[in-house]
Formats: sequence, structure tokens, C-alpha cells
Amino acid sequence: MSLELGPINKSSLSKQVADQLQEAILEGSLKADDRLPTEEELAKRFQVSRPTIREALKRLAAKNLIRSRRGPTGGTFVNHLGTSELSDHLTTASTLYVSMNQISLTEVSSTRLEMESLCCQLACKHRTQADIELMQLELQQQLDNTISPEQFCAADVRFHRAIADASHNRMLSFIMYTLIEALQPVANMIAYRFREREIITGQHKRLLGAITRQDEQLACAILDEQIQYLDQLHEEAQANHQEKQP
Amino acid sequence: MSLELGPINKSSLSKQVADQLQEAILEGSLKADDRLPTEEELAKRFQVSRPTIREALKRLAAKNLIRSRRGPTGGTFVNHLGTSELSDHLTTASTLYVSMNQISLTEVSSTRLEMESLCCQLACKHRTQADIELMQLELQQQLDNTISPEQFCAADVRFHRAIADASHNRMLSFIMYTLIEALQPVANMIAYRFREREIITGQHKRLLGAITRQDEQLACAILDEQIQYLDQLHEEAQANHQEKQP
DNA sequence: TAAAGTTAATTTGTCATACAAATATAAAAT
DNA sequence: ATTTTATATTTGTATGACAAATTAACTTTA
Repeated sequence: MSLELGPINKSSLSKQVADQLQEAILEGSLKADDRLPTEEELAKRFQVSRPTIREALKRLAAKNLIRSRRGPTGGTFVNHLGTSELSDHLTTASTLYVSMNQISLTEVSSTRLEMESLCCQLACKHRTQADIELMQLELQQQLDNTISPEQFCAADVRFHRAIADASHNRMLSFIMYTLIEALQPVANMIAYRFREREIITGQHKRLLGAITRQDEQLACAILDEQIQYLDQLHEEAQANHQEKQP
Repeated sequence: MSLELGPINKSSLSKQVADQLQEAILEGSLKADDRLPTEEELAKRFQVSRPTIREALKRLAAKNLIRSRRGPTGGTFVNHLGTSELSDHLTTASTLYVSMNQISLTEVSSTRLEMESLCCQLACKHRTQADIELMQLELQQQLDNTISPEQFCAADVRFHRAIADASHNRMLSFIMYTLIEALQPVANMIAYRFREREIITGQHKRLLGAITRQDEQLACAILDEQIQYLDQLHEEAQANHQEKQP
């Protein structure tokens, strides 16, 4: 008997389809903004039903690899993944990870301190005029006392992202984007109190100065000061919280 | 007129369902290994059809948040998200990012050097006997010349992961898992040549010794040596490649 | 002729239903 | 008592239909 005992497809059809499409994207045969065939056509090509195709596409959509639009010019398109898009994606993942594994904010915080120090050192070496101007712009917004806590927070995130970008190491930027987001809960807390705002913006001002003058040691010291300060605030907040719920 | 102008749900139903379920997992009402209601029941509860529920579940499955089994005791269960499970998910993202943005392997490599140095320092401080035994185990496998390149590679990954874990900072481990994977292409190349294998395992042996004796400086130096060596091999390979394709 | 509105076509989004496949449990036969 | 068989449950897949969004072409009107 000559049975074709091919390798058994243990995984579901939708997963196989998803994997093939992902491979095509990763490998480069499907480039950014390319339009995939319609679902019906994909169904014909893969010899499966449309719901199966759709489940596969949803898998890729969950990874932000594709987007879909309805209508004649619609369809499914390959996303171009920029730093911010991908970090959105990673943020949900890492937030999830942090919460499910009960990673203490202390651990996250110490990691961030080390990595952001690294960024600072590189930023001092490689910062361009454009980098500095961007940081100045974000700092200016933080100095405005009339903006909302949310706006302050967003400006804070952008400021720290700008530092990461000034390192001109895209891999490092990429990781930092994720880390900054992971610590947003702490940052959020601060934005609501004006006194803390002033301390933070003061530190930012000095930090920007140090980076501008390319003073690595001072920059790292200020950063260390800020993160210790944030840790302290976080601890105080936790202590208060535990008092109320004994 | 008192129309209930609730906030318009622009996103698709399957996305809304997926988001709600993810929120439940993240928030803690659905814990690891919990079993979700059957698809039919979910459909009833959310007032949508089963295909819609399935698309939502596939979204979560793509993120490795859930797993499914058929049969009476089957169903859909919440996954516990370990470091390696999540890094599977992140690796595709970061690999994609590296390739799409043409981040040079040099950038990735320098980032890894800095971060793994950090890991080493922390590992020297906090390593337990169990950590060391695990590293010894992986090293032992690398010393066996009969294993395949794939096996060597896998052992190499596990060795470096063990170093990351020995830092006992889970956030750092998490990031390192991703970085290690991103550099696999380079590591792969090496595994095929026995001479390079020997050099690498020799470095690993010394590195393990340094960590065991808690000699931070030496450990970092060896690491630096290894990564420079990998960079050099990578450059040579690229040079060869360019010769053949002018 | 030009602008506005209308219709038609295309494509994803959703639904309903049915059946297949896997798998554990309980009943039946050896 | 053990093996086999039936059966129920749950996910996986298929089919077909319609809804909603959106663009392109067409028609009407000023």
C-alpha cells in the first residue's frame, strides 16, 4: 500500500492559514499596504470556507499585522509597523504579563532606571539639534499649568520617548517605549498633583540641560533622582492604600 | 426626543467581545486555567452569533491568552502567561519590526550587550544554586559534539535565558527573552561550524565560572568578548555575501 | 455644462444552521 | 473484570444568506 502519510496537520485550519499569511508578511512577499485577495478568493485558494479564512484574519488582526475596510476599494491590507504602533501592541502584552505574574512595580522601575540611564548616555553622545528641540517642545507643554492631567501625562510620555529616540538606537527606543508605558500607572498618579508636577518638570528641565551639554554623569544622576522619587511616591501611595483596606 | 445616544460602537462586535474578555482576564475575574463558558453560551450572553464569538476567541488565541480543546471536558481555558509563552508572541512582532525597519543587527547587538551586561551584574549578585545548576546543565549539552545545529542553538538560547532569569528581575528577563530571539539569525549561523562552537562554549564555561564566583567585572568582560566575536562573524558573513552578489 | 443626488456594485461584518471530529463518560458485551 | 460500544458534549468547519459601509457610475437638475 502506498498511502501518502504526510506529516499530520495537528493544528486547526485557521491557524495554518494564519501562519502561512504571517510567514508571507514576515518573509516579505506581502509588503506594507499590499492588499490581500478578498476573503472569498482566499477561501478558494486555500480550499477552506470563508469563516475559516476570517478566523485566520482575526488572528493576524489581533497582532496588528493587518487592517480591514469595507467597500469596493476596501479589503484587507498589510500594516506598516512603526515604533508607536508596535509598542501599542507590546504594551498590552507586557501590561498583561506584569499583572498576571504580579511583577512588582519596583522590578519594572529598576529595569527602567538602568535602561533609561543607558539611553541618556547614548543620547548625550548622539543627540542632534532636532532631538533637543523636540524635548524642549514637550517640556514647554508640561510647564503650562492649565493643561489637564491627561495632557500632562501624555507630554511626559512623549518627553521620555524623545530621550529614547535621541539615543539613535532603534532597538533601544523600541524597548523603552514599552517600558515607559508599563510605568504609566505611577506617572498617572503624579499628574494630578501640582506640587509633584513642579518637581518632575524641574527635573526634566535639568535633565534636558545636561543632555544638551552632553554631560552624561549629571544626566544619569538626575534620572536616578527622578526614578527614586517616583518609587518613593508609589510606596507612599501603597502605604495609604493599605491603611484604608487592612 | 429622548433617544439613547450611547457612545457609538465603531469597532466590530468580535473586537468588542475580545476586548471584554481580555479585560476580564487582565482584571482578574478570569484566572489562569479557568474555563470559559461554551461558545454557544457566550453567544447567548453577548447576544451575538457563534461565528462572532469564535472570531473573538481567535483574537485572544493569537495572543496566547487562551487555549481550546474539544470534547465534553474540553472548552476554552485561560492560559498562564509565562515568560516564554509571551515571548513567542513578542518575537514575531520584534522580528518583524527589525526586518521592516531595517534595524541593523549592530543596533540590536549593542543593545543586547548593554542589557545582558546588566543581567550579568544582577545575576552575580542574586544567583542561587538552582540558577547555576540550570546553566551547568545547558552548558553540558553544548559540549556534546554529537548534537545537531538546531539542538545546539536551542541550548544556547536556554543558556542565555538562564542568565537573564538569574537576575531575578522578571521585567528584565522578559525583555531579554525577546532580544535573544531577535539575534537568533546570527546564532544560527555559528551553530553549523564546529570551530565556532568550541569558542562559544569556551566563553560560556568561563562566563558561568565568573557568575558562580560572583565576579561581576570578569563576567561582563567575557560577555563583551562574546558579543564582539559574534559581531565580527556577522560582518565577515555579510562581506562574503556581498562578494557573491555585487 | 456642472453640481448634486441616486443607484448599483463590491467587500467586509454578522447571522443561522448543519454537520464533522475529537473526547470523555456511561452502558453493554465478552 | 475488561474491553468494546454507544452517547453526549464541545470545538472545528462548511454553506448560504443578508446587513452595512463605501466607492464608482449614472442620472437628474439647475
